[in-house]
Amino acid sequence: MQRPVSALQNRLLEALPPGDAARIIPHLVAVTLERGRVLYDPGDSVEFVYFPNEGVISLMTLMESGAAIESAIIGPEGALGLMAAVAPRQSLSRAVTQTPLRASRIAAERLREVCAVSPAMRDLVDRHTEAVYAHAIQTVACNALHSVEARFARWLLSCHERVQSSKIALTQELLADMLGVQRTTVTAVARTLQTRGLIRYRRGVVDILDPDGLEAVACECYGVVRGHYHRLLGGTPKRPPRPRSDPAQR
Amino acid sequence: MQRPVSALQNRLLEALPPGDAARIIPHLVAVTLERGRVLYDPGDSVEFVYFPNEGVISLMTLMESGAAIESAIIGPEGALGLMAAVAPRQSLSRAVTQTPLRASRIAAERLREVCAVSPAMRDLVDRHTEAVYAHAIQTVACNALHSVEARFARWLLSCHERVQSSKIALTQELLADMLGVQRTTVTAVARTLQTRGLIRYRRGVVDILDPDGLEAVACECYGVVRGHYHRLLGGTPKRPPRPRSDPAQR
DNA sequence: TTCGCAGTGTCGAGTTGTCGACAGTTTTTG
DNA sequence: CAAAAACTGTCGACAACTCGACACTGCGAA
Repeated sequence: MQRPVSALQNRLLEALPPGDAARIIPHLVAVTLERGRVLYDPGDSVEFVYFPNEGVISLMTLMESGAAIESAIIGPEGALGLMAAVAPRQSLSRAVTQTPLRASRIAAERLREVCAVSPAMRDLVDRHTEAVYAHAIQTVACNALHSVEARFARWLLSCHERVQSSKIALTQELLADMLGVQRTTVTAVARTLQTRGLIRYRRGVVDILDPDGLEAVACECYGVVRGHYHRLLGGTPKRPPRPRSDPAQR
Repeated sequence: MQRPVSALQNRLLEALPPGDAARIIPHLVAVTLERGRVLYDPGDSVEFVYFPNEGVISLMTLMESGAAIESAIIGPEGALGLMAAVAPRQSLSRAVTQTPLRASRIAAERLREVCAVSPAMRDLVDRHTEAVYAHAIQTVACNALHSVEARFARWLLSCHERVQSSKIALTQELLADMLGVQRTTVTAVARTLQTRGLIRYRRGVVDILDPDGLEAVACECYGVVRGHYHRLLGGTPKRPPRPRSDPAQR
């Protein structure tokens, strides 16, 4: 098991005042999850809150047809299930790991105890909720207006900034589901991005070759959502501060 | 000025315990707004909370291009700006009246005083936030998957259940903006719905002739969002609450 | 009344993405 | 090692929607 200090690689936890952090950290448990793990389905009661250290969790709206469309994502800048830190809640989405995930987990019940006594904690939860909401309403417009190519690029960038590597394990089939389009469409788009030298795609692995070039292809939504997170979750600078020299845990 | 008792035509206010209602009602001011009024734009600080008695307010995500896509709507079952009842907030959307609106207005500052002392009030705000969020993530999927015809029908029904009349003042141009499609597409769809006898469209006025028929054309999203509001805002549940199930762990 | 105009109807070329099918290639599994 | 599974590439017919253009029609204002 990892040492609790690793939990602080989560920007939400880093933003907590020391007193609250002290209440939470002892209860954190480090977990490592493989890609594709379903953490919650709609209607599930949220028993645990996950603070990712590295990796991406997709929030997907399930339709009767079985389609699952991504509405927002959770990474090291946020937490999964945080609304349950105020009162018991049911999940509204399917939450599934899109990449291998390192995270710290805590019982929602424990967080509720902290929230009950700490206005700062409570305020952080509210601002996080608002950031996720902002993410969702931007995606509403994105899905209505933007081309598959732009949304594809946006997704890659969002994922890329939440993992260390430039390589992302991802099948075109899965991505097609999340974007709500056909796999053949994804194939075609991936092809053109590859010939332009922006990415390299090989059997379930995308390699981001040119993030800046991708950003030019992506829609404004990428930057807009990023801006909301920065505004609402405290003035953390654009790149995570890197003072601690990563004492090779795990 | 109307008597405050009219405020209770709002289902959110009706759900308040008497003590909290007594703190709020004296500060409510009845307002009547024409259609097309912009109440908030993104970045505006939310000074007033509106509790609609009748009518619809659209929440629209603004894009750089000037496009404005509807992400959720607020009617007599909810409130506009309620997130500001906890702490000062900026609007994330453009909020605009889609129909003539009767509402009760109160300074967000007053509500913050009530929230500070009333857990019930605070809990109501949280559940409302979650209902609006559920609305938004359903719309994400809807915009990705469903035809213009289905979304059109869904919109009409959502609007219809929030106003008294079967007639809705609405130009095709405005609706096209909200759905994020061309006006010519809306014209074509409106035409087919009219020939099928579901609606009657005449110069800026839609008449809902056959709500049940419309519901058959609309996508599942209409019913899903409705269900969330019933569940979260404690309103009249459509079906008896289902027995708790599966502590089974995934 | 007449004019102006907002709102609607329609057309057609063009683009994007759907949908089913199937072939080829790499990885996994027995 | 062989077989199966998973993943990607490609094709073609088709449907949905875009985008620009223009004509028509009530309605309100001068």
